[in-house]
Amino acid sequence: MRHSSSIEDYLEAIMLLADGEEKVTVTRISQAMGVKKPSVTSAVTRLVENGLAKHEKYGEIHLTGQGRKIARDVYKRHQALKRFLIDILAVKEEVASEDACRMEHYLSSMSLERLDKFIEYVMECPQGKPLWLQGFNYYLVHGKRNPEYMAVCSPRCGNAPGDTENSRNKELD
Amino acid sequence: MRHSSSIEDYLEAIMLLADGEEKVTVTRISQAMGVKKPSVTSAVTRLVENGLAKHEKYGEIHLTGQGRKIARDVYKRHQALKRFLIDILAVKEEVASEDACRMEHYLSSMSLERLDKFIEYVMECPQGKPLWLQGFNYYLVHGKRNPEYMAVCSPRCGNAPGDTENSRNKELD
DNA sequence: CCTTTTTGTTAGGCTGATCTAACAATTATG
DNA sequence: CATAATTGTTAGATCAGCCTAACAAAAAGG
Repeated sequence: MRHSSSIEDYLEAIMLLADGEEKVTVTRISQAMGVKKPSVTSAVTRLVENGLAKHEKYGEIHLTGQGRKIARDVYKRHQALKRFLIDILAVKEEVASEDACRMEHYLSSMSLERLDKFIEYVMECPQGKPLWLQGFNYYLVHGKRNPEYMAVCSPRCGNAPGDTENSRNKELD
Repeated sequence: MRHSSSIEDYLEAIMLLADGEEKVTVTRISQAMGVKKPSVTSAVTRLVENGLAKHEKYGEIHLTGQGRKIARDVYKRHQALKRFLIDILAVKEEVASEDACRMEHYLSSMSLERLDKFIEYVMECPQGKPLWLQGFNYYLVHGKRNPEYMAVCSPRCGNAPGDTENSRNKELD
């Protein structure tokens, strides 16, 4: 079952507050999310109805296992999107965070998986920051390719080891 | 001013129908979007109220200049996201399209610009499909890096021409 | 041209998500 | 501990966006 982006936002905010060793209260959620307190009360009621949180009147709010799982998933998507925007597209952090906040609700698990692997592939390159990514930065700044990077783009004219004509993506779907 | 994702969806659908030389009617929009006709009538009313479309009773629906502009922007975001997912992350088309449909409403203009440039940089590499991307495909399939691709990852250990310690992203923000 | 079919609109209901205003419970403090 | 301040809830409104049912207008076809 899929939950609304609003619900996901509340779950995420509650998880982050709880992880920060904070007592999770209506007021704190309200401040963290920039909504009024009655909105929080009613949202929390919705969470409870959906089995995603526990809340006794005037007491603290806690996520259930299910709620926590969803919150973690949302947060994973948030982080993946944000890292991609910042580390690869060189979008400035503030904008990246806002975009991630909005898009985090809509990335499928398949795309998330691929995005995670892509970031890992790029950023954990055992030989440092990939040259092609530096080349992309150059391209962003100067509006054209730097021939010195291009030399490395595809030395064998696109034929890579073991990559025959149509091997691309064949085993992926 | 920002419009809701629902409004953007209607604009996009109307534009695509119109581009397809079709008469844009309530019924066609309804079919194209998978919503009932009264929903379309009321959505179109909202479009008209916002100056995004024209519609005389029982007649055809046309976008205004403003409406068309927004529709085009949405569609650009859609295409950029979809191309990225398919061509770079190797997500299968069906999933990519769905993801793009949902995320297209939430990508900032800054991120779109960067994403477009990134795709251009990668896909229009003058020497063919970049080796590193082929390496990523290998990584997806086999779960590990192919040493033959790695040799090309960053030959000079991360020091690229003219790339001194902190030049990264400096001129970008 | 009259009737049937298709198309479009109106009316009215529901849900999620927000808000303000007013009130109730809890906590802090002199 | 009594009162003030803070915190939380309730009540009630609004809005977008969808739906179904019923009706009205337009188009098609004998």
